Amino acid sequence: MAAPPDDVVSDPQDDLAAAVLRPLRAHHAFESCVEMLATSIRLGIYPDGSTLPPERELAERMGVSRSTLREAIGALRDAKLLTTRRGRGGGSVVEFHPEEPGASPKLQRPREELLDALAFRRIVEPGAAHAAAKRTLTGQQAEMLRASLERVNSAAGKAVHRQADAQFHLAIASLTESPLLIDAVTNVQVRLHEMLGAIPVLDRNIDHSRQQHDAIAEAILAGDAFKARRVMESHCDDTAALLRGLM
Amino acid sequence: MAAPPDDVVSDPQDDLAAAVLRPLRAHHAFESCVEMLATSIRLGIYPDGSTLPPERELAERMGVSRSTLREAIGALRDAKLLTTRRGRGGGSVVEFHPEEPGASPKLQRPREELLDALAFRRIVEPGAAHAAAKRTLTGQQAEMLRASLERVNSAAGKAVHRQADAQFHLAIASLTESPLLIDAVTNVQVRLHEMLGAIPVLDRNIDHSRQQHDAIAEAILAGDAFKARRVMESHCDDTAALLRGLM
DNA sequence: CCGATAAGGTTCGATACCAGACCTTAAGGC
DNA sequence: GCCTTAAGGTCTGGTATCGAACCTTATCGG
Repeated sequence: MAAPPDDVVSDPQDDLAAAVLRPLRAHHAFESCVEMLATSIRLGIYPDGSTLPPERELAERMGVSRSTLREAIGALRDAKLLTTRRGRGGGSVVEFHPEEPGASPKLQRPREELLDALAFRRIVEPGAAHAAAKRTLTGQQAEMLRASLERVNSAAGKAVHRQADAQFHLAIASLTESPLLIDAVTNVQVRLHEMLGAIPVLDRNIDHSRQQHDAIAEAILAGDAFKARRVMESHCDDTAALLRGLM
Repeated sequence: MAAPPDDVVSDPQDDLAAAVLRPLRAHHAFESCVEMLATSIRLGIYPDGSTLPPERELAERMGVSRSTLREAIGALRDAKLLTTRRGRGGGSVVEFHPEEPGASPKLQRPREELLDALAFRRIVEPGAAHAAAKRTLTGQQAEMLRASLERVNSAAGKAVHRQADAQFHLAIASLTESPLLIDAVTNVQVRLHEMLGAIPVLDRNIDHSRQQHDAIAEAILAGDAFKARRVMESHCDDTAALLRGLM
């Protein structure tokens, strides 16, 4: 506004403007593309040894031209995250072992952004659990949830467990079939996955979280929306406490 | 191989991929720019007669080049939403009267997207109310909330009320100081505002909603997080019921 | 009345991205 | 063993956007 230095602090109206006029166009499409693919691989959505979808399909899904997508894939190839073979039956094959011993990659986002993600998660994930439990699930959906749970519980190794954990939470969100909610949970899980990779997690924490996962899945399958939400809230609180303490 | 032809229907893994590999790059920057500014004006964040921030500042806030921003402003000028004056003290002056009699603009988004927004809102806005109530508000924040409430209650005319309503909800979100949450509420309110503009709202509905607003603000100011959440949930449910019935 | 200043208006080259056509390689099917 | 097909690889022209400098207009202060 005419912003004379009259106010000591900001005009409330300005705050609203800042809220609505958020920045669009996240950096370059190329970079976001690399990040998105790398995330998918690290989350184990495309596990080691699997083949990515064909370039033309990926490009369309990500709303990006094939040239841009190819540059991104090239970058991942340079980063040794995948290899590419030509010809029919070819494609980009993932080469990523989530073993990384004490790698402890540095946090790449500012701490406050991560704390924000934890607070936001505390709202959306319990909401997702609640919504998922209220739906009547198809057999296939129930099956997917059980499979996700099974994968978390049988995960050997912390890195693998971390992947399976993220996928379990994404699975719950996808049960709601709400694009906005799925998007919110995805965002949050990406940041969470990064945070969990940067701190030491004890076996005791994992056991505790497994019990909570069991209870959450059970409540969702039983259609007990309130219980699903309550347990998910505890689960988020516990993880957040762990992270806030160790970051 | 991750993709053996065993799937009769879609592989659950595919659903997760679809979740993480969401489309980036919302169409053209120019269009999003026009939409964002038009929304700000229609929401009354820049009320009739006020001047927009200088182009250079706006461009930076929206993460867009000045040329693109100027094209957007030009489009709004063509749409008679503002006029522009040159020279010092000049700028783009909003010319928008939220009176529009029975205009009832058509819904521009697919119905299912709007229903999704209602479902998502039912999760994030109660969460925002809860989080806002848990915070210790500064005097200025409390003041802003009271002012927003006052503006809703004193709004003359339905269109003006609709603006003030959106701003009240945005104000609550901004109290949380959580960027992710603010963003979520903003998204939801934009869609909601559009929906409410497309249906006839009765005075009775407005009265009812005013009572709920009072209760919400009171609970937040009193620090009663659970009550704030409960009332906001009812509020969202009631609005959603109204909309689902009339759309 | 006149300079400083704060705005909008204009121009231009660089570049990221897109859309599509086309080429090359390697499996599979007949 | 050929032909189809499903993949990746390459090329090209077009366009949106950026960015940064520069011009023009109008107000304000002395």
